[in-house]
Amino acid sequence: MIARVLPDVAALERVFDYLIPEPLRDQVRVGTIVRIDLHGRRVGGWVVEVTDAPATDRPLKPLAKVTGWGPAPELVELSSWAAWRWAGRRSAFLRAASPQVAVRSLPSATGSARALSTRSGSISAGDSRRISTQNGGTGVTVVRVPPAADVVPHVLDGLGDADGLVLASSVGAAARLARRLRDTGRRVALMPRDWAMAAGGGCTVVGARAAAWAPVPALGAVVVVDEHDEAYQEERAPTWNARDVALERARRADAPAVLLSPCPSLEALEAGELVTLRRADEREGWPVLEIVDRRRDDPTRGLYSERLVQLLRSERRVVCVLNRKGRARLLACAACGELARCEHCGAVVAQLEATLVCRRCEQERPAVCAACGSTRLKVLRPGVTRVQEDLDRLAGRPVVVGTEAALHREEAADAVAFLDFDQELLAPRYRAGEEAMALLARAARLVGGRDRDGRLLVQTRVPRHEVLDAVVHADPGRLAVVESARRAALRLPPEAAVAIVSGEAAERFVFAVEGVELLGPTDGRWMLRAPDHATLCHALAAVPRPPGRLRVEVDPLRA
DNA sequence: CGGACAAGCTGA
DNA sequence: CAGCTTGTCCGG
Repeated sequence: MIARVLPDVAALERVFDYLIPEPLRDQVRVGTIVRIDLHGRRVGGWVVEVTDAPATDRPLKPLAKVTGWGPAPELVELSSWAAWRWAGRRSAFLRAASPQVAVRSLPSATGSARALSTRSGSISAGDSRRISTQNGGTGVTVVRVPPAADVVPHVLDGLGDADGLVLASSVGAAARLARRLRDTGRRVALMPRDWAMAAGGGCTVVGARAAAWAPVPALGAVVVVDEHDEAYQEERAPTWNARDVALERARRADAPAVLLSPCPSLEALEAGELVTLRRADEREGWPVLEIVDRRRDDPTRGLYSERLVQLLRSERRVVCVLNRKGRARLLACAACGELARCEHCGAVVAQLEATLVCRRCEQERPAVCAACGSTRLKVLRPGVTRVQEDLDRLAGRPVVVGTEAALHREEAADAVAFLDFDQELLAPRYRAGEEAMALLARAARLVGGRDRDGRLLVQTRVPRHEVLDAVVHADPGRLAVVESARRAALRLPPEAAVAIVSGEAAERFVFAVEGVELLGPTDGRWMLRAPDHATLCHALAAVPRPPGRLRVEVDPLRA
């Protein structure tokens, strides 16, 4: 018998045949992780096929060693699909589907999740208004769960009695969710720690992005919590998305998939049938949004509206958010009025700590006016550090001020105030609206819903923006309608499938791709656009990789 | 990727 | 021409 092995060697997308030594025969199957002698060195790899017909006439070497269990055959197959879908290497996906340490044996499943599961936490059928008729069958359901509502009943509902895969948007969220699910009596494997347990079967498998590749022997359900979260997308190429991998797994296993989100992505709405809660229930799950219209405010008040200061002086625990790091993003000399710019390249400099740092070339210099030598610089655009000092003074007590990372760091608050929300609403990124919505949902989770008197405050000059309108009405559908039409008009995802190609070999590569639209280059990046993923991915796959650095981002978060 | 080997460059 | 760098090829 012969093992066809894909080596775990970057830039080597070929399989090689090896003899399976007799004593190893019962340990080697599709997915098994092995070590092989290749071209004078010993490397790891995956068995991707077991055959008796070698693909070469040359004498075969034997496998050097069996390392242990690897991805199940269906995940080996899925890795080929993912390599096509995100124009990447199979090994990148097989690595994600492999245990972090060698697994020599699998624990036997001590009863299935089914036997141990209880349905006590499940929501009753009447709680949600099903727009579609599907229930428990196969297919994709998108459930819009408001931010302050508990997702666990919806997760249990999505899992039913099956062994399922549950994805959460961060490692911490996955660990918390695993604990909650264990409390309901289910047997739960938390990835990546419990890889072997998951592979043994009979449990619910929970994890973050990489867990989309977790072993689930009898996959009966897939649930993705906070499906809109950009953390599900791998930033490095191949830029695969865990939600999309999970959906494809569900489709192949003929298992139902449930996507949960307070603000479903347009991609999710396209993939499945939307289910919403009763209007009153969804409304309860969003906090009150207070819009501070700054269009007529005195510009000298800067970021500090009367209403903000009033809120900070109240007894409420307020978290202020400003996505500008450091002390100042723009400064001018207090003596001569000259803008603080880089002596090297002329771009504006920011003040992160003591020194001035160029935002383009990262050159550093002391905080002194280059024109007149004055050390007095005034802040035209403050960053969080400076705002913190100002607000402490205005509030007469310490105030929590941070970038959006503060929303992940803080446990709870009575109110979240976005000091300059226009920066989010009007960001020059095609997903800015959805990202701003996700930010408000995140903040909403911190402060709770109307029942807890949670409050969001945004300072803006676009008070009628559809994102704000959607949150005011606790109806994310209002944004989806507008956003969907805009994407269609601009032919951006999910209306079209696009890929961004960059790197020294980009030009050679994009001109070899046929049958798709080519735009650019902008800043050395090209955009390839096609009506759908099938067209785009087939076109990309038809072109051999030229030598040199090449980065292909399919479904870029920033186009 | 990284080892093997060939071709090119340098200095005595 | 030894000793080194750089480039190209290829793996079972």
